[in-house]
Amino acid sequence: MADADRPTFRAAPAHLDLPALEEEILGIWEDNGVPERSLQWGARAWREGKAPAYVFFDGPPFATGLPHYGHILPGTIKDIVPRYFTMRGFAVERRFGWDCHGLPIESLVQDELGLAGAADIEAHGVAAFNEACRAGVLKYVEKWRATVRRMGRWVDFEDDYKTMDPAFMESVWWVFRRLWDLGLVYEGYRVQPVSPALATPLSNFEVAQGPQERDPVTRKEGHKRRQDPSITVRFKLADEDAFLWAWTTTPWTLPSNLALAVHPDLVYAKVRFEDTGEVAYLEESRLSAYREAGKVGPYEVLARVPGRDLAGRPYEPLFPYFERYRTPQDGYAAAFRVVAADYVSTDAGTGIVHQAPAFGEDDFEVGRRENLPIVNPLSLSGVFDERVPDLAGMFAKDADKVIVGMLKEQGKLVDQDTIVHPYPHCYRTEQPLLYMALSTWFVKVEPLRRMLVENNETIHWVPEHVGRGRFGNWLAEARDWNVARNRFWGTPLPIWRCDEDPSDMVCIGSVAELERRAGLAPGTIRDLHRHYVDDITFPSDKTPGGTMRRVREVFDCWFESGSMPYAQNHYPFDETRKRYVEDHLPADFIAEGLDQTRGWFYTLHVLATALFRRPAFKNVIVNGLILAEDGKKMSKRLKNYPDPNEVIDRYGADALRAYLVSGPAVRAEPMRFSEQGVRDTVRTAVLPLWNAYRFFVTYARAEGFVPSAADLAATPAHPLDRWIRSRTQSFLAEIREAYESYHLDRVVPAYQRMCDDLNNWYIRRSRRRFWRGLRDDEAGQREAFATLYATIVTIVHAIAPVLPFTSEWLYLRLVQDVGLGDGAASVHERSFPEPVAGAVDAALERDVAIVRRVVALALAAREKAQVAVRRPLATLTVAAADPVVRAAVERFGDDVRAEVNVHALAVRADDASFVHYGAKANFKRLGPRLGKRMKAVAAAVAALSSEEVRSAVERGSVEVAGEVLSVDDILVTRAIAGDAVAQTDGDVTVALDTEITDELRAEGWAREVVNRVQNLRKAADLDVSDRIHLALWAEGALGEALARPAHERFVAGETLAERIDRPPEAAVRARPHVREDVIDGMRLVLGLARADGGSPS
RNA sequence: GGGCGUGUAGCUCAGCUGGUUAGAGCGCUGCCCUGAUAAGGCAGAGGUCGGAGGUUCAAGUCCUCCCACGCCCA
Repeated sequence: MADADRPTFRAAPAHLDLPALEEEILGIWEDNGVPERSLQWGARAWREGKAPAYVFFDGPPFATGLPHYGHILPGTIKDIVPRYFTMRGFAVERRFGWDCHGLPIESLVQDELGLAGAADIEAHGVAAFNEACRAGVLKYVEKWRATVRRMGRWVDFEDDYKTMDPAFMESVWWVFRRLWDLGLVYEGYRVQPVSPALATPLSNFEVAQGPQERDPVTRKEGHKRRQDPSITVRFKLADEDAFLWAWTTTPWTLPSNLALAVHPDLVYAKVRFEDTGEVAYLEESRLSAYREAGKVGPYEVLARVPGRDLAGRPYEPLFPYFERYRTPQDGYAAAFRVVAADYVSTDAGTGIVHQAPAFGEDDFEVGRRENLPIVNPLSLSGVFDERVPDLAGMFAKDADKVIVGMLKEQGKLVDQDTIVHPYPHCYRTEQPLLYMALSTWFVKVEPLRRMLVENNETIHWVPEHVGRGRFGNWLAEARDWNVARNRFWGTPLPIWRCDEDPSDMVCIGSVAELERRAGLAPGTIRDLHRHYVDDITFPSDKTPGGTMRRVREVFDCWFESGSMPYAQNHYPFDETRKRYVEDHLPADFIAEGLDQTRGWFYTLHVLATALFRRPAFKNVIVNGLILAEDGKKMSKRLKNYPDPNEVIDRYGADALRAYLVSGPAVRAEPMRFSEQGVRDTVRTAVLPLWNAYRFFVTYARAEGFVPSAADLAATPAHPLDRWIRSRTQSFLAEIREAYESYHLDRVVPAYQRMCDDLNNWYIRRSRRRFWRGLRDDEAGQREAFATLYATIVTIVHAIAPVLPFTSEWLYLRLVQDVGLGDGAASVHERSFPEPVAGAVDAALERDVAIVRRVVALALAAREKAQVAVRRPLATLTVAAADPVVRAAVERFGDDVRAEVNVHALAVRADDASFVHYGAKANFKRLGPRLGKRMKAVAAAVAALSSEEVRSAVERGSVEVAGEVLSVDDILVTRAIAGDAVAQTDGDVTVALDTEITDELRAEGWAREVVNRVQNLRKAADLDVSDRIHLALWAEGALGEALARPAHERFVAGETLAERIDRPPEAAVRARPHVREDVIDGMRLVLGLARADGGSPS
């Protein structure tokens, strides 16, 4: 059937070297500009009306570290989905993004320049500092590009976006200005950790990086521990001659005390101490604790008062500094009174908590609720100002002792002690942090809650629970968003404030607007970083003589990444892209890690909802954390994981990709990374397809087969061909569903099952149809080749998004080389296989599944009988009550006989002669009906004899334990009776006739010889189509059997022997390739030479 | 402290609205098959389903509490 005038397939290499294959493909892609072409198509085709857009947003990583598995996993997901939708005919723009601002790079530069804190940076110069950040932030970009390229991810690094680009920053300004115009921006306070030594507020991230220590009792890791004063202070009630006792570990906050908090539901005892006569209030259980600790003497209880009854009562300020707040003023309610707060606990102290709203999260919240002023007499360095004259110029922690001394002197100190407790320390200076309320800028989120929740309901989350649970709950209780940071390298807040009247502010929404206001020529402002815009001032519109100066803060980098849908397109300034942004929000798809729930997912969602009243994305895959093999976090220090680049070089990117997206990590669950797992993936996910390819090419070349369009269009007739064609359709439906529902973990298993069916049934059963010399049906052979070809090519396309290299390599050899690619130079530029109407034959697929089950049972029976499959047996009996099973077995009887190696197949309905029947109660049916009698009936059913079960099946019902049960109420079980060589599974039973006649034995010997010859051929390194001259010598009955013409013909045909000689043993041994065996105790010597006379070198 | 997950064989994971003897893949052991295959088939060993209570005729599955781990928040 040689197609002499057509190009043919290249020979397949003997072994798969995946990393080498991938390097080869990378070279071809580079030489031909394949990725660029695909990316540009994705970026342009929607604009030219050639394809609908599928919108993908890429979340920007920090480029300050090297890519690791935490990037490679989402990177792979972000490659697979766009590749799939590209093949489905969508134009998918894939722009890479970089998060350039923020603390990671600032910290690095601070370290490099040896700058300790904000003051150091100011002294060094903001311009120099920022330029150092700019210069350093893209340090690892080349390494990123190399890893991303090597992973086979196609993403545009040329038309990328950087959050530090002036155009990006200008859009961020626009976003903020829109929020400002919508009335969603306000200035407020938030309690923040401050490092006094650095004179800087710290982020939570930085706090978490502070020194850690294990608690000696609980063994839990926590903040480093420190010793602090632990004092109990008495506050004189203003309306009664009695005191409230309050406890604190931060005496330095006492000058700022504005309230005392009690729990509304706790009971407070009013007591008179016998030794001092003092009357005081404190919570009952704490009173006992104080007594037991010997802090107080005997007392008399005068009254018991619930906390809520104490609320509202005034007390005398401990210090005079802020006494004026006793009366309402500046819009605040009266301070120095008891307030109720649920957070008050009885773990320590007196059950009465001193409140300084400026110096604690809880205090702040209570203060806000009670409308108390924020009183903060400390600078960022933690030094008291003139409002506390006694302590002015003193550092807060140093003031502790002075304050305790003053209290003692004034008789306001009940008890003085120390406490050792975990406390946050500065990650750079190791000094204790101070929490204080600082002015900052907020975006209102609370009024948007409802719309946020509603918009979220339209988002398809994978896995679902993240959206419904974690994200949904968070939205429902979303708090206003602090978007400002007291930092340097970031997009400056575009708020200019009048130096005469702080309430006179403008928010700038564009560079042009700033230039106009500042009287600068258009184009003057080239960069928007602080060192370019901080000094720009302009006169106030409203306040005569006032000068507008920019506030100090920059944006939190989350605000910038959340602005990415707009800012990456310089929205709304770039006219050509403006429509695109508006038309394509929400995006079709994003993917990031679970840690982004409160990060990027949230900021994207809030901004899109606030600005456009829409969600930001329609589909999202949330990936879990990649842990090291030991289940711990991957840690550079512990070196508990292999370097990603080495893993890729060893096993290949395709293997790593398939491994990562087959595990729990694509369902937001943690995944333990195992190098062995990647290695196994080569075998289980790449080799099966490669082996099918190699089989095809070997025989297609040997037979000169090259498919024509007509071959591929023809509808096959052979049942195996029709089966695999139908099976391919089912596979396509399954894998498409997996891709389109974004359940990527279902993709590889579907593909593996398809490869298994192809390799272990279709090819295995079809093998002879491809062999020269055995064909008596050229059309049938052509059909088999065409079917196998089409199946492999379809699988190659279907798995291309996951295995971009292997699929490309196969595509080039199977399709491109023979000119069938419709001009597409890459599988990634091809369409995803469309379903073929009418190719699905569900009954056929079901029948093959049945047959495979029967064959498995028969092979198990052979195992039980210890008869090698190579030895033929006379008869296999298949007994099944189900006519569908019997019909399937009859239909594929030849396959069953060949697989099981039996001469005859007997199919019947009755299995009574092979099995004993037993029965079990059908709990699901009977349980609800019988209730408590279930147990007794179940026991009675189990006790039924084989005969009783049989007659029950025949009659359709049975009576046990006083209950009439239908056959559906019991489950019939079968067990092989006696020593029959049989196996049973459900209602299918197979039995083997194991009697071996001389005839069968001789036939088995012939097959043994074939097997030995084939092994010898392989050892001689012959090609599968080489003809041979065979010489054999064998002892006794073996020799006689092999001499029979039928067996000799069989051996010759199976081994491509042109001639079989039977010379004396010594002559056989003189042949180029010789092998000696013993079969059933008889010696056999084989000699072999290639038919063309020469021996292969 | 709160929210959301996770905990099932040596490893990685299935197990739907409760229902028969808890499964798969890998790994291990034995046997087998092989005219592409580093593959494949059959069998075997391996499980107190994190723990304790409870609901139920029946719990890996539902409820309560606890333990461990992860992420986020505080």
